[in-house]
Amino acid sequence: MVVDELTEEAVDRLFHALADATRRDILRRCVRGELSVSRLAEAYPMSFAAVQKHVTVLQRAGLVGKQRRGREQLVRTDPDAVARARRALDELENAWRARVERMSGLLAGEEGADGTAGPDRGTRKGQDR
Amino acid sequence: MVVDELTEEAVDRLFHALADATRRDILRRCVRGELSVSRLAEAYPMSFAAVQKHVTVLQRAGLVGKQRRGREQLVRTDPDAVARARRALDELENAWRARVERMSGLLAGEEGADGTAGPDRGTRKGQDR
DNA sequence: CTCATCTACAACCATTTGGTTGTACGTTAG
DNA sequence: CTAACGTACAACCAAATGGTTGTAGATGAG
Repeated sequence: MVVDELTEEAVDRLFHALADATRRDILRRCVRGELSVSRLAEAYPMSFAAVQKHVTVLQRAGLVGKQRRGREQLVRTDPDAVARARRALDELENAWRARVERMSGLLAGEEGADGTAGPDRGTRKGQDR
Repeated sequence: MVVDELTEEAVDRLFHALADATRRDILRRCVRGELSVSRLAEAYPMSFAAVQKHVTVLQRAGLVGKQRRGREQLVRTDPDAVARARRALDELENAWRARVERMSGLLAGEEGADGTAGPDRGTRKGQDR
């Protein structure tokens, strides 16, 4: 189990990688892990090197991995990638839910609960994953 | 209703806005909508103008809104903000699930798959800017 | 072996980002 | 009214982004 720490920097890289249409498209195409970087590059109106850079960004964000096959480098989207992004959103959401509740708590006179924002996340329902 | 289309550009702005620790922190703080920009600015080791710019980025991404109160401008995180980000992730995920299934479909001889990757969209009152 | 491919990486350039300061404007307090 | 506050916005700057070309190292095909 990936007790993925998800540091702030990791979240930065994650969202930054997702903030580009070309990179999102690469993610869509590489679920099956059958495309080499040069095959991929054929699909976009930019140079091979540019696509290579995009793949590097995705890789450093942990969204794809590469595997050698002969002289090609096959790119594969990490199946858990979206889960990680979703988790980052959950944590944001939890943080602000906790903030609201702490405020309400103060107003209601509750004090037993220390600032423990022990947000048991997962209370999200639509998780069809 | 002009369904809040979530264009590629909108997704770019969304994820780009989320890809910065300061901006994510602003989101966390502004759920209650009680903080003015200058109050906010006190919390960070940067100038007022810098924070102002961050707020603008968040606003253009549809993540926060501003409301005047006297001479202050109160910043409030849009409660549905995370939902929209989550939806962007869902669409990414759906797109590649569809891709996998189309592949499997070909192999299995199934024909039901129509490449429709654009399912129902939640109807968020599309006001932006 | 030789050649064509695929990849990696450096150097370079234009634009954007994230930050600064400075100035101007509207609003509230005295 | 005047002064202080909160905001908006322009001008400027360093660094990062996203793209280019060019060069060089592996690997597979003939």
